[in-house]
Amino acid sequence: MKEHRPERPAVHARAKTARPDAADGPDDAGGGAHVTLQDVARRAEVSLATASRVLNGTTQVRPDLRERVLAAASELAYAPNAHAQALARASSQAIGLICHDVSDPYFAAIARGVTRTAAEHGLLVMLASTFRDPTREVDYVAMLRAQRARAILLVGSGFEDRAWERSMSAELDPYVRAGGRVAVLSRHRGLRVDTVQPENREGAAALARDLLALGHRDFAVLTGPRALTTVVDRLGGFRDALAEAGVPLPDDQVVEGSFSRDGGFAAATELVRRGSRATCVFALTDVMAIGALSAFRHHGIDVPSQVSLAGFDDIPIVRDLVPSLTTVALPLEGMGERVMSLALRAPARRSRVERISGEVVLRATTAAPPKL
Amino acid sequence: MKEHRPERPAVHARAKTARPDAADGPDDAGGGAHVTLQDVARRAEVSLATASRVLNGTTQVRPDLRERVLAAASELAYAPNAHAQALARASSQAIGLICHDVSDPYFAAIARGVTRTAAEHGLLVMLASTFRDPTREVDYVAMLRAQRARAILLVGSGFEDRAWERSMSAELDPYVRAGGRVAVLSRHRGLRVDTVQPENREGAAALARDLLALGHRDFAVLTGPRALTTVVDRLGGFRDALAEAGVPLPDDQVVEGSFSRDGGFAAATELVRRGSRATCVFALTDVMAIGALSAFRHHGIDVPSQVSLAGFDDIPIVRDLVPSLTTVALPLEGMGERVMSLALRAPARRSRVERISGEVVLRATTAAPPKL
DNA sequence: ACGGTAACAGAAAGCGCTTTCAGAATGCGC
DNA sequence: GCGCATTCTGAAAGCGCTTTCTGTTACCGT
Repeated sequence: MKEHRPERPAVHARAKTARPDAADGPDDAGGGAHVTLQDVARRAEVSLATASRVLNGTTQVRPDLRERVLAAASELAYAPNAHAQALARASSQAIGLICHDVSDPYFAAIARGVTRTAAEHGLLVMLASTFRDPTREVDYVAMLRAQRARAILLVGSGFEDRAWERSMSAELDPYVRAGGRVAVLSRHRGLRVDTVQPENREGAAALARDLLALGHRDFAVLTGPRALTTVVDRLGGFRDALAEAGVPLPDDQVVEGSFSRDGGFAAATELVRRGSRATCVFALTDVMAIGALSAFRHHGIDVPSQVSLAGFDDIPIVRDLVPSLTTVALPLEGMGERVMSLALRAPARRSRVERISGEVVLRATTAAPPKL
Repeated sequence: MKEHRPERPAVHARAKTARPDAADGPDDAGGGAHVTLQDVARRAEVSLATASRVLNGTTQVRPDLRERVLAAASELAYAPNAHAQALARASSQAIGLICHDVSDPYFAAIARGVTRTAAEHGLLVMLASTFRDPTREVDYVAMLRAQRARAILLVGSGFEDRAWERSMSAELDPYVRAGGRVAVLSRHRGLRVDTVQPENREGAAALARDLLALGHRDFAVLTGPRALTTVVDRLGGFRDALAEAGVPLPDDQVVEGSFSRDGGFAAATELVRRGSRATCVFALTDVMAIGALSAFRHHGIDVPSQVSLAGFDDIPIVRDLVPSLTTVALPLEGMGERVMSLALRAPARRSRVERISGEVVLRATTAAPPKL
């Protein structure tokens, strides 16, 4: 007992001419196949080549034929097969973006810059989150290579690990050799590719100096995994600046956690447990700082009157925290644009490095140390 | 002179030499081309078909040939051309995710669920941010259709707009007819597709009841664009629940802004400017609530002692705010998983709807209204 | 030892598109 | 009115892969 529709809903319809083509083809079972250029050409009664030319505007085509092709295409709701195009043209419309976790505000902001810029160039972004698993990162590069992505963007800290570098290079090198473009954000040892590099050392050092200027002499640091270049750089810059002022950073005041809100919470809690006498805590990322802030509150420790807290990155939310977070500001979205642009630019003989400087923003989580 | 291979030069060689091949291939000019299956087959001295079979494990292949193919592939750092595969197999490895803005924590959390689930199925996610431009949304569907994405996920509120529905359907219908899978998150009028639908009405109503129970009688709402189904539902649910209790929601207590932190800030500021005497403000999304919280603080209005504030969504950050935000919790990441899974499931005759209920979480931004 | 069958390798036909390469039609000058 | 340059159009050759289909080879029972 099916519906007995008297007048068919004129598929796409300009006219009742409906679809002489689709109709006469008994194989149009609505089951599966996509409309092909062949179908369009047939319906417009022109050759495949002509149809292609019209749709791509490659060459002038006689106006009436042109019209017919356009009409046919729209009536059939034709959508070109990007795979066939990519194959024939030997180039695709997509780029790949690999980051640790899109839902982390740091990467989210960068991804925004990347996708916006990509969209401006008519490119589609294939997004991959590694969830901080180095193996997955390599796997994704392989997948993106298979997809013949125009460019592969590696966003996020690299690993200080020879084995990782090797397997990564094993994927990246053939890709680059075949004409693929690669750009990374953050320092990656051993990868000879274009890089957008935040000045982590300098930023952390500048922060240290400002914190010293506030009068602090007892510091603690909440770090991420030591294998990350970002950790090495930020921690190193901070420590060196302290050392320059003759202020030590004892090892037991450096607590390692994961680069996450919970990691920050845990690390700060550990610090409290150890009975640290630090008057100022530097969390290597804002996300960790958020966790730390929560942990301190949890333990009834007031920020900044009892302890000062600083982060790094200036993710959007931190200015709205109470108290608002002191941090080193990085133009995250802009960095996303830069890395995308870098990848799109003509390949250079030598790999380029674009340095992005951070700016210390003193907000409400830092103050002079409490008087003894 | 077939099998006359006295002793092949150990193609397979474990040799120390880094790239015995790249060196000997005189055509390997580093210029451009990718290694093809043809190259692999040639090097392994087998047919194209055999090479394909080995690499796909389609059929048993004599062990020695198998070995040779594998060795050749790895030596040449072969990466299959996904476009060619997609063309030949008539199916691709990618799905498309369209949302308003990846960097919005709401979408970021959902995207996380989607990408994680997709990864489990070996799928790549093509991400598109529309930046809230309905036109772009349609364009992206067209692009993803061209990419022959296995599924297209529309995440985010639909528009209550006939014209939009029509052009969207014009893209979606042929896609579905050709076998594409579509799933949406949030209510989309006029789109006959599988849906994951948060119970916005019910959630907002439940929130209203809890707020009434706290003693509030004067409410204000910070909304997003009225054309969004989410706005219609949340506002409607809230207003209805209020009406049921005999409490009115005057039109001048409903301020429209954009669904963003700044939109919330502006709307709240406007509310203050109007001299609203509301004791409780409902921001339709947490992101807006964050802006509102900031605006209130900015105007020296204490939350919750002077005014209570509630949001919706329970994005991860809001529990860490001070005061922590009362909201209606939605399992965001889970919703991402669900919508991905839904799209992967076999197509149904009728479009399915999965309802996700929200749960009111009373935190620190709400309290009894101030005594007069 | 022989026919019959199973197991496997290779040739070739596409998948849907772009893009030479010729050929057909048009315009022009003389 | 004829020849030639000038547009355009259509046939066909790929792009790199999968997958019949066909052909070998090897192995089984008797």
